[in-house]
Amino acid sequence: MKIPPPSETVFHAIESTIKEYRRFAQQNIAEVIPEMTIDQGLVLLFLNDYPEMTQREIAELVFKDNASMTRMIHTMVKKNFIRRSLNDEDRRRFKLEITEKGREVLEMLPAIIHENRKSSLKGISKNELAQLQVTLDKIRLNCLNN
Amino acid sequence: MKIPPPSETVFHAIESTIKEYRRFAQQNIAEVIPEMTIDQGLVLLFLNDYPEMTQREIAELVFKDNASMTRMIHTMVKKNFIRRSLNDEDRRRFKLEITEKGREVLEMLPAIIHENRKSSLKGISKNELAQLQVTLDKIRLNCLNN
DNA sequence: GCATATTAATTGATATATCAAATATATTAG
DNA sequence: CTAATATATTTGATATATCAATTAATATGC
Repeated sequence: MKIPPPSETVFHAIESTIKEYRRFAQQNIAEVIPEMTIDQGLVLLFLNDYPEMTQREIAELVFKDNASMTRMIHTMVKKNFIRRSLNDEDRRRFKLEITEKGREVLEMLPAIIHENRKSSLKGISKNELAQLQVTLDKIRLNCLNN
Repeated sequence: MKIPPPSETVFHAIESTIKEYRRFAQQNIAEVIPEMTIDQGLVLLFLNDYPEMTQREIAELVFKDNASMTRMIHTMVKKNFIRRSLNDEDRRRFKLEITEKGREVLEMLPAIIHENRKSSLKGISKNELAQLQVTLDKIRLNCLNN
């Protein structure tokens, strides 16, 4: 059985698109905030909007798994974007607080992210985007149910 | 400026779809060939079809960067799927040969990959897939040119 | 109330990604 | 030919992904 090269499959298209977007977005963020990654940026934004979230809930929102989130939080604490303290109501959880430095970053992030999204979607109609979501969802569900 | 949560963006849809597909495909491969990853499988298939390829060329085909490819080749050698030897025509390059064990794996791979692709694209028309490719390509190009 | 189950987070092992710098070899311009 | 340039691969540093096992705390069934 002959397999078409990945370059001809939708999977390759999906993967290369998201990689290119991540590279592009990362570069634009790094220009302004050198030591911040896209994923860390998203986590920061969410912590700001939902300060009470547990690591698990944030992980789910930004589509990471728990183990990855634990490690991301560690590096974000090490870089002094956030602070972690015990949560007395439920001692399995932690309180995650944004530091002063984290707040400064938060001032700049939304504009960059907005611009990234906007310029990478240039020339694509609302309809087309909606259709994209629909098709991707079909694929995702096919994979989930197997 | 308020940023929509990633769960509402196409980027999230793209990323979660490819992640779900990878998880699904990996699981199906691991059932038959426990110590093989999807990416290693693709590399093996390509080496088989194009035995003369350099690491760089294979990297490009499977959409990896050189550094990642170097490391993938190392682990594939360690797992005894391929063998590496010097290339006398150009001593910067290496010759990559598939081992007996690699050949056995190659017997099984195409059927699994084919089935993975087929079942994850169930219920999606040719037209829809083509449209998906077109839209993704627009996004990818937007990112590339910035 | 205690045994059992569930939940939150962590850890270890392994694989991969990305950037930048380094190494080794080959090619080319003058 | 030789100096400069280009190419193939590697390496180091850092970040992330995934699975499985573990720890610690809380919730629940009986």
